[in-house]
Amino acid sequence: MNTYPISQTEAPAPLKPTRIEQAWQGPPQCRSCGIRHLVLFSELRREDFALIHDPIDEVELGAGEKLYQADVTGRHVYTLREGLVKLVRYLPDGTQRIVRLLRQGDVAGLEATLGEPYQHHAVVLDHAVACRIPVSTIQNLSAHTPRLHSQLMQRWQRAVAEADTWVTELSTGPAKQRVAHLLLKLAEYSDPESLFIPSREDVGAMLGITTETASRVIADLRRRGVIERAAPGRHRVDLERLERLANP
Amino acid sequence: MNTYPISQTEAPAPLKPTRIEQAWQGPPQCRSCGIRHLVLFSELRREDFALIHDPIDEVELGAGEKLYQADVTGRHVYTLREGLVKLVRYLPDGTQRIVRLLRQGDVAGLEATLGEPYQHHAVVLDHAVACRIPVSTIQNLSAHTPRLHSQLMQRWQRAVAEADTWVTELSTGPAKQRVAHLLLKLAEYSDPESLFIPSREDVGAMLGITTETASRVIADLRRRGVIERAAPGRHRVDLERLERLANP
DNA sequence: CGACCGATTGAAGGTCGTCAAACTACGTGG
DNA sequence: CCACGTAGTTTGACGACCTTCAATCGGTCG
Repeated sequence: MNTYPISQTEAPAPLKPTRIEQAWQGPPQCRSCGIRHLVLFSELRREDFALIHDPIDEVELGAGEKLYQADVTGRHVYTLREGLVKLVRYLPDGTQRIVRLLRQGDVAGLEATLGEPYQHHAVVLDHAVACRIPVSTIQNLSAHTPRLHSQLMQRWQRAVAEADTWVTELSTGPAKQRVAHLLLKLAEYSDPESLFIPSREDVGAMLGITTETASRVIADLRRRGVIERAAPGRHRVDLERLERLANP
Repeated sequence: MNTYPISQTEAPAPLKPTRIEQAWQGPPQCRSCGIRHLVLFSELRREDFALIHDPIDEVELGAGEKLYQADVTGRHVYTLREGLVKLVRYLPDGTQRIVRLLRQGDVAGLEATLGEPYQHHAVVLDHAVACRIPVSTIQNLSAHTPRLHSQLMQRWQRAVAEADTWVTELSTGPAKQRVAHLLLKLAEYSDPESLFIPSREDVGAMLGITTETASRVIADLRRRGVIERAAPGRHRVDLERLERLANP
């Protein structure tokens, strides 16, 4: 059973394991962001950045650490620069269900901009780097420039679309198909030659199956040569065969 | 197998079975809407309504009829005034999966405001009445008044939240629990004394189980007295016992 | 080296899907 | 008015799949 330490309500300002702390602060760095085309601020113009007053920090987290915690009203939104983050909900019986994954360019905790409490626990799966943007900054920009609106809407739309495929592809059909779909999705997220496959427990929580079933299916895929170990925690996958398994 | 007639790309302007056609047209009617507090325009002020130029029509649909169809780029958003609508996706094998339900006050087809094609088929389950709002109206209002923004964001957030509970409650655990959760959700939507329970096929498509399993579980609930027929298509449900079944 | 954690595997039982048949409700047409 | 047809629901039988409980294996870290 997963028992990630629930310590703070939200990722603290000086984040415990933050290796790069406040490497960025404010406008100028955002404009030269390496993944600008992917992030929330992609459409902003030079003059818009002058509206950013509160600090935007970069935080770096290892596997198992939290970006934020469910049910607390946070004041930050997170843009993922690298890594993989799971959004988790706990069921009344104490088990967890993973509701979505976030990857590079995705935004976590958008609900904070509406004053809503976070709807999930955001836990790092694979080593992650994120920008922590104050909600005040979003609201400030949103009030003074229309260019953020469409980006925000598109983020919401993307979240809904992801949630929908989670239902149709990862929560439907027999376990083998679900695993195949999941691996294909993970392959989109990263390199199919060096794929990160989460723990069997997490795989189970994503697919609504038990850890053992997840293990059995994955072990079977390895025996059949559909996936093979490349490095510790990294795998090579045969996309074509996975496609056939996913959509028979 | 469901084979709803796929005729048009979007609900046609003079909708085939529209009983009340253009009962409303434009600003004045919206302001006196009976469910104003629930709808997208709830925050608008007197002067904002002057910005509505294109007609807002009221459409009335019977069970099985479509609001719109997936994969087409439509020019309308729909606000549900009455009834129940399912959002459907077809799987590669031809079966369908119901991804969400919409009820009074919910908005369907929001993705159209972003120029995106509709992501689902929106099919009426229970007799429905909806307002068809042109995307141009939304964009017009959105460009000239900030009061629509927060409403739009909240709609998106609500859609994500619904999608997430769909995963955690309706796509997780054994069939009995899923059915119990679904009935509780339907009871929120309408009156627990006179509950509409969709066809077994639809129940199956919502829960990711077969029609037969859905039938067996529901028939069993009736035998045990947890639900009972009140009128044709209407049922009374024992909420407390359902709660216990849903969260054992 | 030994403890520990995650992954794997086994065995048994329960749940669910599949295929098929019977039953019910309802509307149609004789 | 009743016979009949149709579509949806229910039920049965059987097998496949999945969960549960438990044991084993493999690697990592003190």
